[in-house]
Amino acid sequence: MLGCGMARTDDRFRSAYNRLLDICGSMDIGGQLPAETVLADRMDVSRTIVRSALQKLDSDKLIRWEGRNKTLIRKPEPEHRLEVEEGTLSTEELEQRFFEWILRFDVPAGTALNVAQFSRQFGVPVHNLQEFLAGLSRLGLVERRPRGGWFLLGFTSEFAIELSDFRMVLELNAVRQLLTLPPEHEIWQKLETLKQEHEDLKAVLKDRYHDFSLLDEKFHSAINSVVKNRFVLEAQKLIKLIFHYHYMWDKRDELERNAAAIEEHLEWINAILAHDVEKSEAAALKHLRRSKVTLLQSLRGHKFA
Amino acid sequence: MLGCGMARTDDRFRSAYNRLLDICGSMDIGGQLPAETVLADRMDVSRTIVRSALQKLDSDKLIRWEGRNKTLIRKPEPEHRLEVEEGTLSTEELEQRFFEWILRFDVPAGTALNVAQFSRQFGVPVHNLQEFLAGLSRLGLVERRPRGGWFLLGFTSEFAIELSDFRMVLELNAVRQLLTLPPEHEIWQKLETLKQEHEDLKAVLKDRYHDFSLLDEKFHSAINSVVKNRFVLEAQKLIKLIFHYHYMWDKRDELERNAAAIEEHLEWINAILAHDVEKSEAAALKHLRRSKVTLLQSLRGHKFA
DNA sequence: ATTTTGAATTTAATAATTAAATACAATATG
DNA sequence: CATATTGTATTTAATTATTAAATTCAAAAT
Repeated sequence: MLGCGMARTDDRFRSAYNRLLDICGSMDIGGQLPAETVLADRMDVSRTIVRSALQKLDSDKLIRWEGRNKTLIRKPEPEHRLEVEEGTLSTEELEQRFFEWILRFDVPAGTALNVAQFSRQFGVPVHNLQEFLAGLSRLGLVERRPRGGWFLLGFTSEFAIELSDFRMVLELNAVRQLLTLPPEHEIWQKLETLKQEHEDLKAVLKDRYHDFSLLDEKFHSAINSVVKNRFVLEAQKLIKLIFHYHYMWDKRDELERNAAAIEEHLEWINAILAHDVEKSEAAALKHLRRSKVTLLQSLRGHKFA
Repeated sequence: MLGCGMARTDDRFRSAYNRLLDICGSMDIGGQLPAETVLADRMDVSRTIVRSALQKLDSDKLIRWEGRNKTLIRKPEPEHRLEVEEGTLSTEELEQRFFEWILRFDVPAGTALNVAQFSRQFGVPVHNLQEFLAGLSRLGLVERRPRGGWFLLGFTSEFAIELSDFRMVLELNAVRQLLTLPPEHEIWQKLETLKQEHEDLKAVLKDRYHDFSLLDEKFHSAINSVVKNRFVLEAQKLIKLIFHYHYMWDKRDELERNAAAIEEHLEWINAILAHDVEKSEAAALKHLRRSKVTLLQSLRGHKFA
């Protein structure tokens, strides 16, 4: 253990060792530690780790370990604790950092992605990045080059158009399903609340137009929540991501855009609450079409900024 | 080069070397090989590889290499050629093998997937498998375990139901789009041909009912082909895969099932050709709903076989 | 008979290594 | 001298080797 080039972090060992110190701390000198299996169970690690930790406790003269006797001979002090590395970025965080990078620097489609550089920049093992990019390739955002490496595909106008069209298909389907739901379904109450929230924000929009982004997400999530389907959900995660990030970086005409969107949302909500299928679909289409145009404009804006 | 533990195959070098032998073969003794850059360009490899290959030609006494003089001193013989390893499985082949394995052995949801074992079984580097599984995780078919490893999620009844529902959303959308297309669009001719093919097969179904599988795929592909959208296409790839494999392994009542399907297809095609929106959607729904039931039955059949 | 331990094996993550690509300076050629 | 070509060094990416950790199984102790 602790060779010069450690092929794998011993993080799990270190945190287990510290937890074992805690256990020792709550015991009296001369007391016996429980069996290896019991410790392994209690700390949710393998016996291998328990045994390594016990070995270290023994060689550090905190316990005397002979066969199945593990006698505490000294109370652990704070300096006995091992430093535990802070965890690496989660997939969600990595996703955030990646999209932020793309949009902040207007990375154009076709750009080669340097895994080693990302690894340094984000402090993420190359391995995790490969995995992350492989996932994105299924979504058509990146592609593998014939001989190693990756390159960015997405964020062209075509991508935005197709994503928006896909969004339309999914949300119109959600609207159709929604309108067949019985009056006792929670969605109706949700929509009443959302209507009120839209009207409240509309009244103070000039001062608080930044707040619309959150409300927008809440509204679309509510509409989509009636469809219980893992494929739809997965697709919506991507849609939310792209639209969210683009709005975050495109601040032109934000007040006007949000004012128009609120009106469209209200028209849509009212049509649904009136159980008017035709009007609901029309209102949905109107809003989604304008959303598509906005996304396209934000892309062009970025490109020629 | 050629150390005992080669960290990477020198496949590229070997095939480049062989191509260089071909070039030498078409030259006369005493002739000069072109510049390194020219060779690199012509063989589509880096100069590094060209230089390694030249070095080997020199040490094998086929050329004399001094500075920029590369003189052919002996014609290459067949025994000079290097053996080139056959390439590894492509992503598509890997996908096929993976799904075949799942369905052939009825691998239940929740099963832990052993990357090392797949690597041996399929003859694919672990690396590629990780990448492949990372892609599937975006589709919700597998999931990463908290501490390393993967496990299978899909192929439960819920999965089949949600996939079928998703399919309905996409194909109904395709039908709606199809019906707005102008008469000169190629789809109308395609549908006429498909109608004839269905009727031809129907006439000889008792003897050739196995052929329906192909026709089924052709028909659904045609319908979906009118939607030009990368997200829809990606989703359809998965749908096709799952339905295809299930039909391949479920042979019960194949004749009856296919007979019914042909009738449903014909009803659907006729409704579309008559430009009847209502009837087209109804026929599509009827067929897709029965397809869903069949998929669910085939799952149960597998489970209790 | 059951629990616990010791040792060996297997699995999975990652550091080290190698093939290949690229960049750049040095040299030769017209 | 300008251009083309080569030699060397660096960077990148794929794969092996190594290590941490989990698991397995038989032996020993209670």
